Amino acid sequence: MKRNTWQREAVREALDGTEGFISAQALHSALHASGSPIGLATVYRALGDLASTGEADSLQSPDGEALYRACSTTGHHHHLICRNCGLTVEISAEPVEEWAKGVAAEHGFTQAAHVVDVFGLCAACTKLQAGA
Amino acid sequence: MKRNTWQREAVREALDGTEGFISAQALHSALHASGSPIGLATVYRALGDLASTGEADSLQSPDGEALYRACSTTGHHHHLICRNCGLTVEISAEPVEEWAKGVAAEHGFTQAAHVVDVFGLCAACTKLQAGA
DNA sequence: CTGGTTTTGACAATCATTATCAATTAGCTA
DNA sequence: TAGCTAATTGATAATGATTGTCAAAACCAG
Repeated sequence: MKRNTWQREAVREALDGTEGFISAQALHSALHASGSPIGLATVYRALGDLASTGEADSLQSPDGEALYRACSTTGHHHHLICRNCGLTVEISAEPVEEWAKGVAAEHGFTQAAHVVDVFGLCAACTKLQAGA
Repeated sequence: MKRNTWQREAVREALDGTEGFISAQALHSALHASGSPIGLATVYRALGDLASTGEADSLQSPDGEALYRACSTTGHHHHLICRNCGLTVEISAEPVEEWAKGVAAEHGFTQAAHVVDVFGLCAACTKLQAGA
């Protein structure tokens, strides 16, 4: 059976109150800083649960950390990243979601996850490079 | 000054000869398996260099490993990868190509490249897991 | 060939994450 | 409300990928 613990609630609320993505470590630090004695392992478990039930999204930062964010109703999206200055723009990718699901099913794959990121030069860096 | 060493060449060739993405660890194993006494740290350094000079692309797998692939301008396609047995299926992604181009343009990005790969469990592994 | 640097590679260190496992606790039931 | 039972917690150890260290080896110019 699945139980409701204050720890899980704390993690959920901390996520809700966070703008954008946050790492498990950072979330744990934030909780500690605000006086919660919650354990690190528990934060990881709670985040994992939230992610697996679809209440949170997760992605991998370029440094290899797992980042999480509260899942708004429309949730899942991807990123457009400037390869020069690192600027990141969030983009929705509904056509891709469906495509990924369809392709996976077509080949008998289940539990499909996908990695979709677009790299390019942002407007500012394009200008800079044109000048240089 | 930048020197040419057989180790760096070995890494570059191993990458070129690899279909799709491969982890640094796997590449090192492959090199060892084919008789090369190259060190692990050197493989990491070489991959990092290749990635920073644009000769290779890198991405984070869902498991948090860094994956690399030779940056081939020819024969663009994507992959459907079984996260259990490693089976890889090549897939075409025309809808995604257009989508990526459109999204990049929409945000003022130029020189858009994209990383699109789908991870899942292939039919065989799905069966195995269901049984276990 | 020789000198001055860069690069290598074995190994230690680091960092995020996961597993372990005894102690605690939520939620049901009477 | 008290008690029972299984899920959950959390301190810590373990894991696994990646990076730092530094003496020895290799590269390249002269």
